[in-house]
Amino acid sequence: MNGPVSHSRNRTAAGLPPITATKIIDAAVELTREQGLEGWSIRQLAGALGAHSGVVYHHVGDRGTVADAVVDRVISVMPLPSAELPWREWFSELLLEGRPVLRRHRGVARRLVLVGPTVPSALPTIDRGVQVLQRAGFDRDATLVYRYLLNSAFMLVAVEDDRQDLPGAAAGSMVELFSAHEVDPGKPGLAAAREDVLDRAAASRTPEQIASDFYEYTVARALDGAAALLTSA
Amino acid sequence: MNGPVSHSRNRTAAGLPPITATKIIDAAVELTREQGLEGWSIRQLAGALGAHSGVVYHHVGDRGTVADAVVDRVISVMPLPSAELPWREWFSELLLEGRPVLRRHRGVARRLVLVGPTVPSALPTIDRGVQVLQRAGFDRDATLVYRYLLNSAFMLVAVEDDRQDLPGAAAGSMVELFSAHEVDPGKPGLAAAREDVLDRAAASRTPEQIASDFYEYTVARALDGAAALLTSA
DNA sequence: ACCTGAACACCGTTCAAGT
DNA sequence: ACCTGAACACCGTTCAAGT
Repeated sequence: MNGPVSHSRNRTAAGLPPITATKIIDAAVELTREQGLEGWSIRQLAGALGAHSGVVYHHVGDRGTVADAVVDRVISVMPLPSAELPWREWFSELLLEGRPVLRRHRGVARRLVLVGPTVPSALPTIDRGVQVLQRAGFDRDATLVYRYLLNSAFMLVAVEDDRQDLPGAAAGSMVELFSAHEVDPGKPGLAAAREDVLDRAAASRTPEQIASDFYEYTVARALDGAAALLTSA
Repeated sequence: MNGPVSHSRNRTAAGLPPITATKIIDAAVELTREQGLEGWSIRQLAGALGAHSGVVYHHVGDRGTVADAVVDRVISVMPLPSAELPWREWFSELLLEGRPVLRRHRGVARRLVLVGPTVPSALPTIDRGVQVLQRAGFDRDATLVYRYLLNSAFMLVAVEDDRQDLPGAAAGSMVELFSAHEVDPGKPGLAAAREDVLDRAAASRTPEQIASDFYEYTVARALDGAAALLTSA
């Protein structure tokens, strides 16, 4: 939309403040808030700063490097629950409070799950979370369970993000799919799925509410799955 | 690489077989096998058939439509476990045998999770899977549990796919991250994570083996999480 | 109806040249 | 060192024109 506005060859000569890596990442976070991590281009990012795309490469690096920096920023504002909480409450709080932070920055959850503990801001959370599990008696399984719980929850956030940007209109299309034609009476499983979708629509729950319900359900089941390790041992 | 080779304005005039939607999707599946669902362009797809990109739009549609057709094809060759199996075995088989099929077509798992039961080939699996859960006593929760189990497993396959295409060299970089510098002795949780990564490297397990182990672990935990619903009721 | 060939509006990335 | 401006090799999508 808006390109560089100065016609000088030098920003300082035009009385403009210099561009820094910090300012570039600030702008990238803002664009991510508006359009998601995959929703902006290097050119748009530079344009938002009144500069050319080359300066992004000069100060930060390629698209992947900028994206990692955005992820690091977002993760740094994630809540870090108190170490005194029991393990189940600790992870409930992290996963339930963490979701809105991630959802406000679409695409960050996906990249977080992908690059994992490469993100420096994630290290304090990993440290405390693994400790909480060790203390709860997960012992040698603590790191594995940690990865399992965070993956299960945040992968789902990633899917929610992607679904939102999908052109197919998401959940609405599923209502159509099932309400369009009567389901084969010889297929009771499908019939149940159909009823389910239509019930939710009839209860006039918004797509966000439906997604939120399923997220909470998923977190609860994942915690149950981890808890089973303690009772069996 | 290779564009259309005919200089005639008409394929039949040049003695070439006509292009059909089926052939286009055949080629798209093959390209997906080689480079993943996001690894080819409409131009490459048309080029593989010796045609221009316009013909893809003419016979099938835009990129999303072609991708959906590829997903449908791949899902149609997924295993459908016997309806006689107990619910845990039924889902174990589906999720464990389904993984290699999806992994051979990188990117399909991600889109499958995204569009869900919009894929016609998935309907028989949904029907039987929900029935198996109903019979096992999940009752009204059957469809919810079905979604939970398939999501949990196939989202992880999607992450494995994406990680493979990542330029960052994936798991190798995590070994470096942790072996590079001693971890702060005041952070026992991180120390455990570090040991974990180094142990796996020392056991000379390949990235594929590590991924496979974690997948099986995730499936087992998800099944445990579902099983907890039965015992508590 | 089927297909070509060109065009439009974009991408990420690189790099010589200017200050 | 910082930044410009142009270039390279791509994208997805559309569409008039040909047969």
